[in-house]
Amino acid sequence: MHIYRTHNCNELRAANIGETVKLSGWIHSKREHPNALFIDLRDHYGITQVVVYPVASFFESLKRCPLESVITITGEVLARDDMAINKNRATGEIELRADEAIIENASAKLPLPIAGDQEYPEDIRLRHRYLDLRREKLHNNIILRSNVISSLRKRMIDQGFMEFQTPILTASSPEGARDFLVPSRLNPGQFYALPQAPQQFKQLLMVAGFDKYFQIAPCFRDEDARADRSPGEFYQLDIEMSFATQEDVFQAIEPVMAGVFEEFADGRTVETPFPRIPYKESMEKYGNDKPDLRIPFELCNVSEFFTEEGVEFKAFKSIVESGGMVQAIPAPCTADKPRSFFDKLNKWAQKEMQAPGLGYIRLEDGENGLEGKGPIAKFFPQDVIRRMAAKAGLGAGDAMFFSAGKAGDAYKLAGAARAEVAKQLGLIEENVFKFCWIVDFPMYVWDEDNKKVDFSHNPFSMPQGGMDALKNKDPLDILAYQYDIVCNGIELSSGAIRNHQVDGMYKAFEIAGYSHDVVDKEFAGMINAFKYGAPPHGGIAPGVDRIVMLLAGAENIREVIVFPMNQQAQDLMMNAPAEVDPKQLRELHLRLDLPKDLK
RNA sequence: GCGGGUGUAGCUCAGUUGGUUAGAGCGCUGGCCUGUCACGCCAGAGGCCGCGGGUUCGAGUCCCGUCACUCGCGCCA
Repeated sequence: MHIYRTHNCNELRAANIGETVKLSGWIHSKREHPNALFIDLRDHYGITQVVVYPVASFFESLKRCPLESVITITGEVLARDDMAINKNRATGEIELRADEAIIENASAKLPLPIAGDQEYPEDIRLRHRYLDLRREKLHNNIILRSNVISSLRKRMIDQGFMEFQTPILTASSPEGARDFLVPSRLNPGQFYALPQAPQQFKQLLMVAGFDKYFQIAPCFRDEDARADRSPGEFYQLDIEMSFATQEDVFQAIEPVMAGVFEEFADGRTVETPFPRIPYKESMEKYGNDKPDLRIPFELCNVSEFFTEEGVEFKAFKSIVESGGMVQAIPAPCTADKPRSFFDKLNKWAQKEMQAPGLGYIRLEDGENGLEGKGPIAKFFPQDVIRRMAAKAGLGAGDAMFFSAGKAGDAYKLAGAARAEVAKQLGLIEENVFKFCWIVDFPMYVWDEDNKKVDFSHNPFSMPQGGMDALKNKDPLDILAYQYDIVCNGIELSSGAIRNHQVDGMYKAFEIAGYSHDVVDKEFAGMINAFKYGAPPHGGIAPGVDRIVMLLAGAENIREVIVFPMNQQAQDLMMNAPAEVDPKQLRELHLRLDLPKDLK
């Protein structure tokens, strides 16, 4: 007999009654009775009840053995009396009588309980991640993650994609997020950077003729955390394909995404095909480029009404007159909401969005038809309110909030307010995954801080109209073959058809202020490669952690990462980051120059 | 870097307008209970009320500062 087990803890059934078997696992719970001690023995697979009778020599030691100790039990599989069958458990028809017992490793006092689904402080959970991972919910999330990744791999391989590993120690890139740097011992004063994504490598694989590449790729960006953004590192399903148009990428990837979501939907629906929304339309209707299509209402531009004669709302009027805009955020069916509902949203805008506030008008049936009510309604002639409501598709019993400012600010507040209003009103559709493609991103944006034109997304993207557009159009009017996949308001991936011509690359970078020499230096690998026959190519990179997060229904990305860091990018379990031995610093030719308060 | 929230027993939480000895559940220890499976019953141990100042006759409670965790803003081609 194997020294640890003949079966796992989710294997024994009525058919095994009478067999002598061995199980190993953790003590999940204990119930002590005068005639018997019951132990729920748990492993990765499930739970089996062990019964220990007082005649056993080890009765006392098992009785005192703490929860979460690892034990090995040998004994006979017994049938349970009809009355004692536990129908909630796969192994509930039987139990294992302990004839021999070994305590493999007794547990110390637990910093957090394993059984049950109570919530616990995250720092304790992270410090003792190995314990938290024993708990059912997290354990299942991680199993789901593994299954999702297998499924993604299979779907890609079935389509003829090949998986390659790309370097982790690579060169810093001047674009994008802050890099993580690694000092070079052999090259004093020089640094590697961890890849923010294998962007250039995957394009070089296309130049190398591999045609279809994918990788479950680790990506490193030194940026601050969010609920849906793990600090430091995350994984992408990185994809690139040669001789592909934007449409080819969509045809290849949409079935992978829809398929994997359907596979693990567990009763939730996935709507296909994914609607395609131009970036500009998304900003206008949803206030951002990651719309949550589960929300059943859209924003409405009402700027035109604020300059009409008779409208006395000076603050917004002057904003519109100086080139700004006003977005209306519908709040349907709010007739029965108390004043506090509106106050609360106003406070939310001030606190969370650091906005001046969120004005609103309530719409009611009055003597002469639709009437506007609320603190700012008096600044508007009633016919303006009626026309404004009509444009926003609202009627009696509804309300509308207003977001005003420069286009960017107005959209931003309106988009966030749309989500907040929907949340407060319980109007977000449940049990559905609503995807969309966002297409036609602008190639460039105006960088107000540095007073220059900058890339809006990926500098390697192909501008729509190609070289002609780069040469002859206003850079801010050029669109790119650049696209995102969004699901339920979460940006899942972004991708693009790449600019594969050397001249086009130089020109595109020149517009963003990068000289020929700088491009040669910073993007040496790629620009050189493109001189030797680069195929047209494009790709995309869905975020694996976010896919799993959506499928797991997790509120927080750390719930789907095995060993995550906290918001301050610290690994509380491994104590990283940490100071290092001075000898290590000397080898790397580094000397510390810490801020005063840390010296 | 900035703003919000939280911090009371190993864990989850309650704690009134500032007023006796800071409570409950889970867990732990001991005892009881004829088969439990969220077992039940009795008893017990366990508290720098995050930390430091202040106001007050008196602070878990009010004020200031600080730390930790978290959510958001900035950041994220």
